[in-house]
Amino acid sequence: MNNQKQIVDALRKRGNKVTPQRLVTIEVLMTFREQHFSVEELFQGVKQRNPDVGMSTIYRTVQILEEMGFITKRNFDDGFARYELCELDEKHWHHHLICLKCGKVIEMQDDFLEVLEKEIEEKKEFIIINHELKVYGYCSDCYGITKGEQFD
Amino acid sequence: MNNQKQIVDALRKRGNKVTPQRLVTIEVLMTFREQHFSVEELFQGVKQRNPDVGMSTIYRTVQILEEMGFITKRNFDDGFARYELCELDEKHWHHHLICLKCGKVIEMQDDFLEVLEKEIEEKKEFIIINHELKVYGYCSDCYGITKGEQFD
DNA sequence: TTTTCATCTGCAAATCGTTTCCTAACCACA
DNA sequence: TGTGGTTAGGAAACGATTTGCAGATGAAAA
Repeated sequence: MNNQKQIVDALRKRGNKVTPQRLVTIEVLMTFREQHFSVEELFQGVKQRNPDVGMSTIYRTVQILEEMGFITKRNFDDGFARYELCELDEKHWHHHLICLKCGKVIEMQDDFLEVLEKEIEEKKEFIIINHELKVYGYCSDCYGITKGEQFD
Repeated sequence: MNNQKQIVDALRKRGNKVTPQRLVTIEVLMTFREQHFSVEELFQGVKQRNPDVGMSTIYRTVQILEEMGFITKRNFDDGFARYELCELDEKHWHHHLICLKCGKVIEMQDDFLEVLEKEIEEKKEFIIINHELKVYGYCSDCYGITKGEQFD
């Protein structure tokens, strides 16, 4: 679980400056724990606390934080990049169940894929760093609604 | 395994017109079997056979073919949408191993996830239509090269 | 502290893949 | 063959993200 101080220290260690704009950005970031936020959403949150921060500053900060590994880019095909905080104690990334009807994203923790990973590393001569599983379908809410309709 | 005739018939059945431009596009599509092609690449192939076809026509055709389920959109974070032909006899989509160094995409057929799917459908009350697994890491070529380097 | 300088910032402009507008051309069913 | 809705091409619009620039500012050294 990363905290603000940890990120700030890492920034300095990397030779980056810790500016008020970045501090606010990191602050807001912390309130987005467990969420998939877009740069625009982050920008809105930052602007509430400091209206003078520019959009490109947010983009640049997000880029740095991703390089540093504090956030990860996700793509849910909704038109813009989304990010989420990386939790340090997370051994493997969680999976996402994405509803094709309402777009809801349900998270799911599961180490089930470890067996598959071993298989891949052996069979394919591939060193695995990370993986991402997206499961598309219909959530319980939408299944009720669409019952009887044709899904495809 | 879809063939050209199958797509053409489906187009007409859907109320779409079968134009020379679309015929060429589908022809080129067939040569891209097993590949992850971008719209730009498809456009280049089409232009070789008919230089007068416009880019927007390709975009529109691709959109229709995706709606019809003949091709699927993929995202490999290289800046543009990529597509691949859907093989009808494929029960479940294959997975992709993506090399973080050279960007190579290795395909992998595996029904391993069926067990996981059952688990998800029960535990999460979620009707699964499809899934997508991306595994990031280093391919055998790049592992040799990067040996000794720090991966992250 | 003051100096120093590479890093940052905000803004506007540029990018670039993709979509949309518009009008003429065209496919397909009767 | 006629008729009408679909399609084509080209240019312009879009929209998220990136970049160029000139001045401001952290922070390490003096």
